[in-house]
Amino acid sequence: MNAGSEQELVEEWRGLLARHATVHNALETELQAQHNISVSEFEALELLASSDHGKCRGQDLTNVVHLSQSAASRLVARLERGGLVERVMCDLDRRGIFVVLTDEGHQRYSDAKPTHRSVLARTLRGEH
Amino acid sequence: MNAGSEQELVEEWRGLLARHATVHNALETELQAQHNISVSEFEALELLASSDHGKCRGQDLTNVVHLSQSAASRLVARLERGGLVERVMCDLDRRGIFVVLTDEGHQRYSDAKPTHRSVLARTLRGEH
DNA sequence: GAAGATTAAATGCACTTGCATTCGATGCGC
DNA sequence: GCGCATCGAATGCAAGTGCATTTAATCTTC
Repeated sequence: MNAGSEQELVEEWRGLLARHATVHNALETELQAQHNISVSEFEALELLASSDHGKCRGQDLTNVVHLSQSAASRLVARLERGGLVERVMCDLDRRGIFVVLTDEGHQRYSDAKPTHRSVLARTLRGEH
Repeated sequence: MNAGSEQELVEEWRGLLARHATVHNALETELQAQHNISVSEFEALELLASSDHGKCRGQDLTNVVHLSQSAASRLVARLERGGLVERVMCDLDRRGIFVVLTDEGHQRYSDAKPTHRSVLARTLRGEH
């Protein structure tokens, strides 16, 4: 399906762009206003919250947030500065780190989650 | 359709994010490497190329590029610096401006278009 | 027609981003 | 075990972004 004449491809891409912008902007605005976290930060917290012991490798985080490695590194730094996360050395491979959710981080995620879901429900309606 | 339990909504959003990132990154990389323009710049050129006389209001541009007003203003400034576009005063409403495509701008758009389409064809395949 | 509200665009500023590089730690070949 | 490629993460830096504000023009109300 979705074979795609050139025109169809372009229209699909424009739809994707518009949809992405709508949802992303709404999420950014509400998460920022109500919980003081960005979309990327929320994504990171969500990964951690769903991980065993609220802990994951730096790389796993990079893979999830759709950011460059350096941006992901700084994202972790911000979260750490905000007390939502801690970096701990990884003994098995001492190049790497574990990022672990703090209690406060878990709390903030739990608080933000309903907001996140409600924005999705509001903005992600209709045809795909 | 697409009623959406919470879980379904989240999955749809993640799919949208992933899809957007894939296509956007590929477009950015190839347009930059082969034609030295960004995705936003291409979008602006495309709007202009499809407009009457290759000319449109600053605002129309802002609406299309999914950027803030200030970012759109600077986008036009970059395009102008690069010689792809010119800003001309709008006599009917002298607050506003017209952005007009130069010959070189039209050429660059024509050159970049096949690249753009081919990236879409390559990356926008499969389920929506 | 003048005063105040509104609009289009530009700009100062702080922050985020990606690229390239760096630094240390692992792994591999020999 | 030694050197060299590779890998995970952090960082310097230039560039792009959004927010808030500014400037100038237009519209509204009286």
